Amino acid sequence: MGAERWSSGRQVGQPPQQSGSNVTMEFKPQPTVTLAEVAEAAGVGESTVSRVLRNHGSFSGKTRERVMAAVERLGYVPNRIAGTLASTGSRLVAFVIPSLSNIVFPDVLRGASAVLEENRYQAVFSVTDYDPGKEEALAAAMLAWRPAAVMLAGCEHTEGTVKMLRASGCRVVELLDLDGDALDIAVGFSNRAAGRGSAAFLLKRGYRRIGYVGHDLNRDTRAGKRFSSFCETLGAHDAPLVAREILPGASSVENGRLGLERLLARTTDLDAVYFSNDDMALGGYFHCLAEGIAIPSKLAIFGYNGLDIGRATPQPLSTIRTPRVATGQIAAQLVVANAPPQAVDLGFELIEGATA
Amino acid sequence: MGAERWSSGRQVGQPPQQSGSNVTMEFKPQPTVTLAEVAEAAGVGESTVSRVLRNHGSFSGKTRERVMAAVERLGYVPNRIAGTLASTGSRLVAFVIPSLSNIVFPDVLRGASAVLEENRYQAVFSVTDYDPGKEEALAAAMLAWRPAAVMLAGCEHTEGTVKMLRASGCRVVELLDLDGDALDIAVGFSNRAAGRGSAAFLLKRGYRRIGYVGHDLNRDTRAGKRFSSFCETLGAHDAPLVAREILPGASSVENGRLGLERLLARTTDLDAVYFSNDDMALGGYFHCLAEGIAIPSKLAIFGYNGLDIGRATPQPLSTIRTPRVATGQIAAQLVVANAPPQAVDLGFELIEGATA
DNA sequence: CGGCAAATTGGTAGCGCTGCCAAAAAAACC
DNA sequence: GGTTTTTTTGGCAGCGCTACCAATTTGCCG
Repeated sequence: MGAERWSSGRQVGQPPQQSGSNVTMEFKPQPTVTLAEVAEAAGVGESTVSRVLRNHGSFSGKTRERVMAAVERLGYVPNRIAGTLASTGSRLVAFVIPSLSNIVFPDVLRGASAVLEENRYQAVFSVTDYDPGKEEALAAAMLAWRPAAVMLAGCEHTEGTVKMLRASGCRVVELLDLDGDALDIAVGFSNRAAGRGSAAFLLKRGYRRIGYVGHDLNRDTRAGKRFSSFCETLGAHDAPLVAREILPGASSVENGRLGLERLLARTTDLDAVYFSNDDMALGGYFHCLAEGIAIPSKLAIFGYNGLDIGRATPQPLSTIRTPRVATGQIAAQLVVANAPPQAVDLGFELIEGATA
Repeated sequence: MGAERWSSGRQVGQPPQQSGSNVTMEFKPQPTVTLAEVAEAAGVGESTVSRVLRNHGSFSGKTRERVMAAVERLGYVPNRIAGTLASTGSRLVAFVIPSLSNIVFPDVLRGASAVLEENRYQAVFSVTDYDPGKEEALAAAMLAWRPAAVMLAGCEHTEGTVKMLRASGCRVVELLDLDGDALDIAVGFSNRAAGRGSAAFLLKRGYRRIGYVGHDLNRDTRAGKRFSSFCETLGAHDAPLVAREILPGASSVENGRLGLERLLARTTDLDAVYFSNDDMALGGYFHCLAEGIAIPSKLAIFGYNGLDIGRATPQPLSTIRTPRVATGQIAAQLVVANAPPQAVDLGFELIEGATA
């Protein structure tokens, strides 16, 4: 396996002139058209233009046409910055998420953004890298935009973050974790229940010597909750966890593969392994395929998340499917509707699959 | 394979009172602290507070302390809406992307957001679903926020979109496609070169009866460019494409599997298949594993994107690795630096792998 | 056609902040 | 000590829009 680098021939950092035939020189800040100019052009008052554009209040059909014609003619684009400042309440929704590599969060954003766009809200986001301190700083930065709502992952936050959010007066939505007290709205499911359910399933299937392969749990508290509940359930059924392998860094296929390899190297008689995530589990699955370890007869594999790819492998992955897109959708709907504080449990689904 | 639904026991849509012990009633719009109040509290003028907070202009150390103390005491959070309106140029960067399911875009966002956050810019996004009309509408909505830059995928846009962007006076960055004229800045690589490179590689390896499995190309114009250049190159070497299977809908593992199954059902003697994407290719790979089709001796598989998972499969996937995160990073850096118009070619890397 | 209610419209005061300018204070100099 | 510089400060006019209110027009009825 080798690698070869290609580039289409154009240079990096070439001078502007070479970059295409129709480069416009956009260094002069173009004179932006304002609402006042539209009003003047249409021969009506400013407030009339504002009313027509927002379709709010009353105006005659004739006026409407005149205004729209002027808007068209001048290429007017309303300035929402000014609009938001003048009115009360922005139509911004701020997402402060731990990561974009973990498919969970793009999925949540996807669900949310569809709903938000329909309702003419704007999504703003920033990425914390699972760092609570960074979460606090980024949340503060987001609040400066006076969003209608702030959406965060989980319900563990620094004191400062909580205080700030409480004081902000904007809606707060905590996503994907119901195991804790919610500040305002919470949408998701119980990670503890997911951990318990996974353990119960493996036990029901008759596995007794169970191991675990996971990624850095200090940062991903939700994975930590699943793991600890998983272990408790095993313990309660006299089949305590036999071994574990925790890898530094993020959840990934490569880490799953490596983790299982290491775990098996030092533990001989495991009959099942629980992974912190589906990508880790897939790594484990590939390891078994490559090493000729029969699944599930010789070793069972169980994941978490219910990625699509796990359904297309030769043996479908046994896992728990989480309602990621729905979490985003519901969260957005509640915000748009300005719903009262509440916790919404969307549950999860255990996929039996064929690997456990 | 079965499924079972779980929920942790809490109800959906339960009344607010039950949703936690420390629910705050946030229906009274809290009186927000303003800069004027901070000034009053600190016993200085408004502009002094503004200067201290932005660390801009000059002020004495003593004043600085007084202001910061007042800020702390009142819990002041600056209002960027007002700040942006008053000053020139926002620190917003707008992303108008086709999808969040296709990992490409979260990767680009990831690269960009890291750079933007360092420079105190805010990322705003919306999702077009590969619909040019929606792109136009969403781009218009974004321009209303007067962003410092708009980032779009590819260089094919409606006339209206182009006109609007040109007139907006804000920076425009076109991502992931260099095969066309750029409006302003373009960052990415040549999809045509990628298609050609893939074909050349397969030909060099000695494959002559080559097929294609792809997703809906009308929507994903970049995949379409790769495909047409791929075909041209094959044709130029007297080994024209033998068969193709195009599946409606998005690129996915399941579609890849299904597509290869169908292709093989009606074409007997293929020796290699090019897939529109790595996830499609992985689907094909899994199909072969499940059906006992030897790879690459009986059938070679070649993908596109260089997903991490393709490196952890029993046989690493032969594919082209694209600089997705770097595209986002560079794009953001150019915007932050207010660089002149240019096209930046980041190239791509051909991963030989073991499936072709 | 007068008279009153309803539908339209325009004027204007902010929204909270920044940028400019001039005033005041401090520092430097002869 | 009296200037001249330099640094630090406050005042205030907008940024572009919306919300409120008052003025105007229109519609409708007897």
